[in-house]
Amino acid sequence: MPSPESPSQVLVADASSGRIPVGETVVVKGWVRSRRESKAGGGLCFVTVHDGSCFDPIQVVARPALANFESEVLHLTTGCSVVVTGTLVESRGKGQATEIQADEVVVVGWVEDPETYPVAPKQHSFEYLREVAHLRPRTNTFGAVTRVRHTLAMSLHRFFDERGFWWVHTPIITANDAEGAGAMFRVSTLDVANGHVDFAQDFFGRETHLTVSGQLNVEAYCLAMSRVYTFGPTFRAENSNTARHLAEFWMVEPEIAFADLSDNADLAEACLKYVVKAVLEERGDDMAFFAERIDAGCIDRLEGLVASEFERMDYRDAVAALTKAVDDSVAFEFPVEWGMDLQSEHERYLTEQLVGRPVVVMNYPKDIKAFYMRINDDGRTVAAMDVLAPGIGEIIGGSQREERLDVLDGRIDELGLDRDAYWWYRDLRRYGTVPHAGFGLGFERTVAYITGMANVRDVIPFPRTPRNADF
RNA sequence: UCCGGGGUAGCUCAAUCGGCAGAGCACCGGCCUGUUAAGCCGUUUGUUGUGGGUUCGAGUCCCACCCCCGGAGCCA
Repeated sequence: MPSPESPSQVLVADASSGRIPVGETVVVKGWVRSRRESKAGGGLCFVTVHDGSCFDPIQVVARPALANFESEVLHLTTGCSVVVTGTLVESRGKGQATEIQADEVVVVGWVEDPETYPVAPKQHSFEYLREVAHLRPRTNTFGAVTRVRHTLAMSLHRFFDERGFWWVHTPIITANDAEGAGAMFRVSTLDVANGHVDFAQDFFGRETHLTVSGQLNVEAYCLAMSRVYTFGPTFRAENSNTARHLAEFWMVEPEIAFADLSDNADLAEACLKYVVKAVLEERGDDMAFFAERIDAGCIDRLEGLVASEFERMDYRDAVAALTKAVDDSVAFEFPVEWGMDLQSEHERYLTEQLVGRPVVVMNYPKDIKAFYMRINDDGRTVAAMDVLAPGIGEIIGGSQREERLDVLDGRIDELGLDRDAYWWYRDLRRYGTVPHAGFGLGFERTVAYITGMANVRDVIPFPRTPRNADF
């Protein structure tokens, strides 16, 4: 697509996709991925250039007639930035349909010391690449992850937009002091060097933290706008060191009015299927790479998810199935009994062994769930649900919310929470309350699930984890 | 935080019983070739995570600490 700055500039994606006709003069701007030489036909040099627009780089063919062939082109190394002007032609070699016969190669930026350039054209471990997070987007894998992540985000917005949802920007800084979703990061402008802290003197005149969920706030908008969702960063100060946890991550939280748990599960299933389908359709080149190099079964798994019905399973039945598994001598580390929370091993068994596709487990014991979840008629379970996916475990957690003020107050008291702290949340039950429900979808977990990447630290640009906030 | 594994060249790793610290890749040079994870030959590359201890001698054994990875917990 021509830009005003440079009339013939094209993206690599356009040049290699057939959108630009062969014979056109084009300008490509990007970074060198590799260079190869051949002495054939008087000598020539193949330079592959990527600009992030698609998975495959484009091959530039440079000939000795170029003014800077000896002095510069032959010295290009991985990572150099270049502007190439030339003719788009059908490739004479295998491996690509089209390539650029270069009329001019301008080197914009050299790699200062090729020997120590951190991203060599070879396989690196993901652990190592985390140490060079500013350069890892130049690799195949992280370019692909970045594009899939983008497509997933865009398709989520599209899914909700098409269904009449409003995107609500809930606050990052919160004074909700007991959201019940884990340890929080404090936000303060006070100098705490002397130990004693008087929050009345702090910036907001009270103790504040980074949000652990936009749910409570978005409920207020739900009870006015009917269908709403949040999509933004979330912060947890837990000392979690796993492939599934980040201190800063992104979460999608839809909330629907006049809806129950079943509506909620329907929404979750439709949402996951929609976005997975979108990635399969729009990022075929990147998904082919993930299937080839990262996770051979990822495309089959996704196509299966789109085609199949999610299994709905009551918590009671999940426990029964697990008990039966124990009887059939499946070995679990943790005992199975009604009232327990499902352990990772139990979730994996249900979704991977028993069912082989995503499972929605519903109606958990109230004692292991949050205060805002709606008490069922049996008085001992709540209308909560978890969506479990093979390979990643819990990918969605949600519930119908308690809309009855007296019942909500009872739960707040029962758990030793302070009613006054939830004054505005309780107001929503005093003024035109309605049944409503919602869920949280972990964005990074979803990207990991789709791509087959094993660690959420490798599907977010600059991961924040305990002892790591570099970059 | 708990359990387990690990930290050696720019990267990926090896190093026997405690006995001269090595290979592949990358980089650089040469040869070959419409090449494409190219191939062949050659050069260069070290505070063995940090601090202490044992020993004639420590990458290797002992102690402490730091960091990383995997699993668990917490959860999305």
